[in-house]
Amino acid sequence: MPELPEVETMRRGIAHLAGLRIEGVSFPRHTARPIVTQPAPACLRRRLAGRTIAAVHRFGKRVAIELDVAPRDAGGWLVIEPRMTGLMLVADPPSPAHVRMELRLASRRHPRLIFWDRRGLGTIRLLDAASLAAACGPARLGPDGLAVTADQLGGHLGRSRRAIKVALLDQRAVAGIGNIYAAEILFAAAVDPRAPCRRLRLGDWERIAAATRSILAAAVALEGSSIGDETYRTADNRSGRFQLQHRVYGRAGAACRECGAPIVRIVQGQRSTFFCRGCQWQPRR
DNA sequence: CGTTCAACCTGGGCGC
DNA sequence: TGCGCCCAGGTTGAAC
Repeated sequence: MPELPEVETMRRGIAHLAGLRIEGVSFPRHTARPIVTQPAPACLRRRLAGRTIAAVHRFGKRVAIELDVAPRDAGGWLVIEPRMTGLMLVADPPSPAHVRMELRLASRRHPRLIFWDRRGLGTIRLLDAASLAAACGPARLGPDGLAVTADQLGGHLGRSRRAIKVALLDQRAVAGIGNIYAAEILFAAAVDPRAPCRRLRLGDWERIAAATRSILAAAVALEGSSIGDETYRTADNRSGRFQLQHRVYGRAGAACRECGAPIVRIVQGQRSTFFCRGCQWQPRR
């Protein structure tokens, strides 16, 4: 679920909590295996209680809550990675059973912040500045998708033999693109997802970079994509609306809105790729 | 260097 | 109704 637009919407939906003090922390649900936290929940609870939210940031597909200065460096960054089904919520969760962490806040209007995760693949980590730099710095995350340039994309991927669709999911090349937006970006750029990166020319990279910025920005403006029933929700429990703009993702067999040809689904890197054979082209050699 | 596979989890949808 | 499969927005590490 959460790719850059959804995580950015989460960030915006909880940014107003800056300035509030964390009064208590609970980890209510333990199923077969609890989600990954670092450090362990009991220790995390001690280190978070009493601290104040300074600001809320986003690094790629991660939400990073900056805390006030730690008394004895307890780590100043609470980094949450929603993975497939994680949500940051100030509203009631879709189901109480999958609340993984609840921060109780010193505010009557905003009494809590919840991390909810049905599948439980998400992670919660409290990091110091050095660990944050290692986890979210340029070695791990490339330029943000909202601002990536053709030079950056082509420079990083231009000599790769990988298919462009697979390469766009590489977070070191560009941060924030996931399976939905990779498909939508390549449709907007009119590039065949199977095209090897090394075959792409400058004009292709320019269209891909421009489509990356514009598709992600449009999706942020519509608060992300909500597909199916129990799926992505904003922090105050509303649906995103960008799914109404999808041109290829999830539309296998349906007619392309541009040319009428059927959208096809293939598998690349063990994940579904959707594209239109009529509108998306391999570069000519 | 690149690809493939399994693993981590829960739940919806489908065919039989 | 139930069972067994396939599918799902992500990431990581091992094996080849």
